[in-house]
Amino acid sequence: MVDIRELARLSGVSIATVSRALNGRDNVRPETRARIQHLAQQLRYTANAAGRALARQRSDLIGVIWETRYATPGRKHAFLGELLVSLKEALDEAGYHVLLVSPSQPLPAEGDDYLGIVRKYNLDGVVLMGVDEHAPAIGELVESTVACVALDLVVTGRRSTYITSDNRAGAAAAVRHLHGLGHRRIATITGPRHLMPAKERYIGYREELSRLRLPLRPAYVVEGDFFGEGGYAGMRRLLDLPQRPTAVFAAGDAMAIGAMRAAAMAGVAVPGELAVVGFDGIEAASLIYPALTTVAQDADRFGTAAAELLLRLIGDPDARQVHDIDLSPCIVPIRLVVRDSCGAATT
Amino acid sequence: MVDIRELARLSGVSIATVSRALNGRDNVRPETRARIQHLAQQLRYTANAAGRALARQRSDLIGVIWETRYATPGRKHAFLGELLVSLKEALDEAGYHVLLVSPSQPLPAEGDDYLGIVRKYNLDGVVLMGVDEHAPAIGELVESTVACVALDLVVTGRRSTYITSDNRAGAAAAVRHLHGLGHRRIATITGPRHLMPAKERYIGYREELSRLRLPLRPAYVVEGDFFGEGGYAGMRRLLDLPQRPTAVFAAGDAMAIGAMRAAAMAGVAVPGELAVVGFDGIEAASLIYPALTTVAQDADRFGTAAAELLLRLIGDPDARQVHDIDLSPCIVPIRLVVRDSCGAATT
DNA sequence: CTGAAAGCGCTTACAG
DNA sequence: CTGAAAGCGCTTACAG
Repeated sequence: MVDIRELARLSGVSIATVSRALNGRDNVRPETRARIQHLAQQLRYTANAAGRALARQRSDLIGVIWETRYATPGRKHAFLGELLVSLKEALDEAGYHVLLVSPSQPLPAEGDDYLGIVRKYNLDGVVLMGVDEHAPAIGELVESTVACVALDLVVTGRRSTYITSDNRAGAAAAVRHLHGLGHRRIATITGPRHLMPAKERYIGYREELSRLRLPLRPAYVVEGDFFGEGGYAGMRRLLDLPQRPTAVFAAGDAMAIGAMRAAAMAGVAVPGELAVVGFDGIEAASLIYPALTTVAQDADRFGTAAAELLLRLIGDPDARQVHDIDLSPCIVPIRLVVRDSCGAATT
Repeated sequence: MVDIRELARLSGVSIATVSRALNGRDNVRPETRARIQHLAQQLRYTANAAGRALARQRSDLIGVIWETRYATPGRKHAFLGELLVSLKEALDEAGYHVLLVSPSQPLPAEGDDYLGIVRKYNLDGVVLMGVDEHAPAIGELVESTVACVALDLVVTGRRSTYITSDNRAGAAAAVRHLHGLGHRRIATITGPRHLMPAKERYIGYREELSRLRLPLRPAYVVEGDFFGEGGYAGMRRLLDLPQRPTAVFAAGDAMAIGAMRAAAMAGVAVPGELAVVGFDGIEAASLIYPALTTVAQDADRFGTAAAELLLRLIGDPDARQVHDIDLSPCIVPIRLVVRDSCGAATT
């Protein structure tokens, strides 16, 4: 492997000139630059990252802290995996690479030192995903001057902000869709109350109900767990009601599918006797029969927006300006995907 | 942030001693070491990664080349995402961090320089995932002396090997399960012929058939695409046969679910009139109704095994020894998950 | 057991 | 426009 010294020797210049030529400094004679560039390409020279990082005091590295200890194994990772892909692609395009730095110690994690990792690797910025609201280690990070974007987690700091799908608007769209089909008795199966997306989706449901001048019936609101089991159990309770809902908005696709199973087992036809809308847009939603109408989150756009936001934070020289920058992309639009699980109201 | 010089000053020793003490060298007086360690912890000193990498000529970094340009967007990522999580956890435990280095240029990718990235970052090893067999850029990497493990992709080189689920045994287990239920007319919907997992699963199907002294009927072998659409189309063809199969082994869950939809739309009851087994163990398999019996790949174990294998390659001083080391974990065991989509044969 | 010094591969003022 | 030199933060022979 050729290093800068070798390249300098072969180009007949000093290493300083090589560095300047390759880094696009303007104070290099065009012919010199061309010659060096040509040679560099031919020899496939790339500046060593460690040397570069040391000299420039920055790494061109973005840390992604993907906390996998809180999520139930095998859950939620699908969406985050998708998201990571698009995040990485957007960051790559801006010349950054992604360092995956998830703490791996067992969970009573006093050793989690996100900020320490940032310093150790001279990270230019950090993305938090899958991190619990109560994770103790994030406080220090958010209070620091490190550029940081959290996904689906409310944090704000000097150079920290967050990004989330438009959960509220998504839930409202679901309710509106059902209303448009003639449904008036619309129930919801929510996520666990303490999670932000669950809260937001419920608020969206409630607000749209009131906008449509529909009553909010306590019996039509059951708490689920974002998993199939919770959807199943929630639907069972709704089916046992003296006056059943004609439509259900489940705040997650897994719950929606669980609800559909409960309906099927009770002999209630979907979409014939019951309309179901989910949320998330997981793969299963399009595979099942009948295919699930759902409010789809856009992992691609989410990741791209997160990258953009982070780059803006990094690029912003003044730490205090975080509130001034355009935060519009923090709310990622969602999309109602209409499939087969909703029919017109008959009752 | 305190650096090694500061720490040395406060400890009253030279930076050389600090380095030795913290890196566990044996030639340090116990009291000196204790004092330094204590102070380091208190001041939360961590050696700067760039300085360390430069001096040691290694980075403690593993590159994960996650090729996302070949896969249809939104497909296959779920499993790889899961896998990445467990891979990363296993690597973390061994003291490595993961650098995500997926090439992001548009696909006619002459610029893909995996080896260049390895040199640039002094990567200690590389994992290839989602990479197409025909990707031009991997040849050079595999021929080099870089430790490299490919996932679900057959490569071998001086320090390169691959790891895959036991596709053959999985397919055989599926067929055996159906046979045990009394089925004798067992069809299969395969994946695209050119993909290794598709090939292997088909071989497993064929071999088990012959082991059970069941005929291989060409009409019972239809090629799919690993997606729901292919499963649907394949099932349609099987349903139109003069003598229908009583059971279908679909070489992927998405295809299996597509097949179930085709059956449902044709009024053929699953599991009553038709048994279906899938492969992969995606989330949807457990969510749908009836729940899908499937041959589940173990993402967790897959990732852990890949990490182990890579660490062994890295640790092996002699490049030629790659064929001598124990390669048993290269084949990750699979597991038949019996659910509701298979009943006893009636015809 | 410890320290002074060289060196890892770069970038960037500073001179010229 | 270019080069010599200092320095980024470490580790590791080499002396002692």
